Amino acid sequence: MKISKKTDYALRALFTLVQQYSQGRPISIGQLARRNDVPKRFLERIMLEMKVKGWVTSVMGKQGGYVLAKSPEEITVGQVIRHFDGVLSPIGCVSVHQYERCNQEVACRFRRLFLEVRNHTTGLMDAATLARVNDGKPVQPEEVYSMDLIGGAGI
Amino acid sequence: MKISKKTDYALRALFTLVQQYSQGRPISIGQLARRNDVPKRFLERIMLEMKVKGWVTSVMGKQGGYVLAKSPEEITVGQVIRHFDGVLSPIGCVSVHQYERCNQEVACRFRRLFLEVRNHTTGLMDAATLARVNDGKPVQPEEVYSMDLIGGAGI
DNA sequence: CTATGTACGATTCGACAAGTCGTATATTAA
DNA sequence: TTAATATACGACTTGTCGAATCGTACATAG
Ligand code: SF4
Ligand code: SF4
Repeated sequence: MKISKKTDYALRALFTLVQQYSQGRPISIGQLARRNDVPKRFLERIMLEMKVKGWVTSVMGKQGGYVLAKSPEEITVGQVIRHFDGVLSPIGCVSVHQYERCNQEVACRFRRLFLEVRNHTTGLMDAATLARVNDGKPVQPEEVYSMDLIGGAGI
Repeated sequence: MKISKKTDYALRALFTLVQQYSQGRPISIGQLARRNDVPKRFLERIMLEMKVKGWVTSVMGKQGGYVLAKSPEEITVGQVIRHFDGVLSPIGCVSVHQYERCNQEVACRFRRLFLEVRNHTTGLMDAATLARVNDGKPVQPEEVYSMDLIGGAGI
């Protein structure tokens, strides 16, 4: 499951809105774009999609902008990824929403591996509400490399 | 991390070779293609890449074909995916082999989520030798849906 | 010496990610 | 009232990549 820029940008904007949530004042597209390093016109598209989804609302006119439409506990990262990137499964034969049949299924040995990945990933993503994730700490540089010294393989 | 057809085809062929490994006789491209439902000319390309990688060897001439070049314990699914699809990370900022810097890293809240996915995925994939995976059972139809009844979200 | 195989560069074809543009419309401060 | 500041939204561009196909050269067992 590859995360597209679009999804990444959407999440950046959402978390900015979460952090502004208590304050109640809307943030303009311009501000969102600048603070998160996203092309403004592109972000416009993205916010529009999220508005249709009911995650944000917009306030028009001067002093207008965007506000989170739901409480941060009600939106999960999984929902966002699923909307923009379509699917969390690494391959069609273990997907529910976009299942693709494969005639090798009955004999396939490695399908189980993908199923395990999918189960773990969805578990994590669907438990990740904006509220919970926002309370976590940013990743420290060393953490990125931690696994690789063990496996020797990397990434 | 999306699994491409190419990777999937490569794995199908490899596991066929694993199952033939004890026998020592080569299998022709034609047979591999038919048994695994892969376009023949396309598989040709793929086998060639795997030969360069040292995973398989080819025997030319009549009665020729392909044989596994290493023992099934020495090849992991992780290696195969990494070769054909480049990367196991869901996003560049948590990748080691193809790290892409992002200027939001120091403040980013959801990066940790992707790091966790990456860690679990690589752990699984790098522990999955062809031998070990080949000894597992195929997935039963119900298993695909198991998670979704809990999370309510699917995939 | 030919049937049956692999070797390999070149090429096609379509889909999709990422981003841009132009213009219409809404709201409010001055 | 109107200028300034917003969002709304369809159309368009551009590049990359997955997936696959072709043509032809070469190897060797029988
Ligand atoms: S070969 Fe196995 S993993 Fe690949 S699509 Fe078919 S069932 Fe799924
Ligand atoms: S915004 Fe966060 S998750 Fe996205 S690329 Fe930057 S650091 Fe990684």
